[in-house]
Amino acid sequence: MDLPPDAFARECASRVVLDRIGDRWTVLIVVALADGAIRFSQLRSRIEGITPKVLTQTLRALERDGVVTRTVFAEVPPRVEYELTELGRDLLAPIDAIRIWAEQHAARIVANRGRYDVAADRLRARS
Amino acid sequence: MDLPPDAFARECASRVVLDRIGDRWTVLIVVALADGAIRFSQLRSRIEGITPKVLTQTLRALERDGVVTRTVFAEVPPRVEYELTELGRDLLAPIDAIRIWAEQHAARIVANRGRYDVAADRLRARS
DNA sequence: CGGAATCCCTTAGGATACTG
DNA sequence: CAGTATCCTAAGGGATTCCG
Repeated sequence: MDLPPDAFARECASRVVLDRIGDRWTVLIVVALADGAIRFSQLRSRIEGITPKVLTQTLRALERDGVVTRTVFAEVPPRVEYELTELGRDLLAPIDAIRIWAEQHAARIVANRGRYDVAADRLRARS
Repeated sequence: MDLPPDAFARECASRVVLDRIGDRWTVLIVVALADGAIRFSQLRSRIEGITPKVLTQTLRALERDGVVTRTVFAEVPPRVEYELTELGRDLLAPIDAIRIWAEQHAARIVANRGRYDVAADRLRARS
């Protein structure tokens, strides 16, 4: 199977990889790692609303993919740091572009939603 | 509330918008719309594995956000076309960058996963 | 053709509590 | 500090059928 990669194809590897982006926390975590190594609890407090369990899960998946590294320091109290690999840094650029897009257009999108919902309500009222 | 937008903040609008990206199909749909207007059934066949229900759902959400337009032609048989708005085209660039990243690095990531799983198995066997 | 309507089920992920 | 361990439900999404 040396076909050109096609994310639209169900079984294509790139599709499998895309599924990882399509999770609620990956984008935020990768962006949070943009500035270099960071500890578990720092991540946790930076990303509002994430629970330790889900943070661990997502970090493990990212580590498995080779996007982040996990380094345990034999100290007490324990310290664990996460850092983007080169692969992860390659991913950072497009992901951060999305974050920026979201922040730039958020207000407009929320407004769009409001207008859409009002219009939908009107339609329903007429039927 | 005119704070700078911060995707890490739970209640920030940009976080809400990011949640839309964090769904399995949005990325593929937006990419599929890259080349201009396209019909429902074309989308459906282009994106392997999506069911009509989910395609409709996701398209409606995108329409609500003002990312795509939906145009119904009064013909028989009916024809409905979807197209990116300007907002959608702005989103396309970063999203497509992610698709390209995925296609470029898919093989490596799959290999990483394999290695990780083997290592994890070894660790479990020792305990 | 382009959906809407149902039914159903897996599972991501939230809350909470505990541990090396 | 950096996680596990449980428990649990909200909902994303699949399969199927029907409609204008």
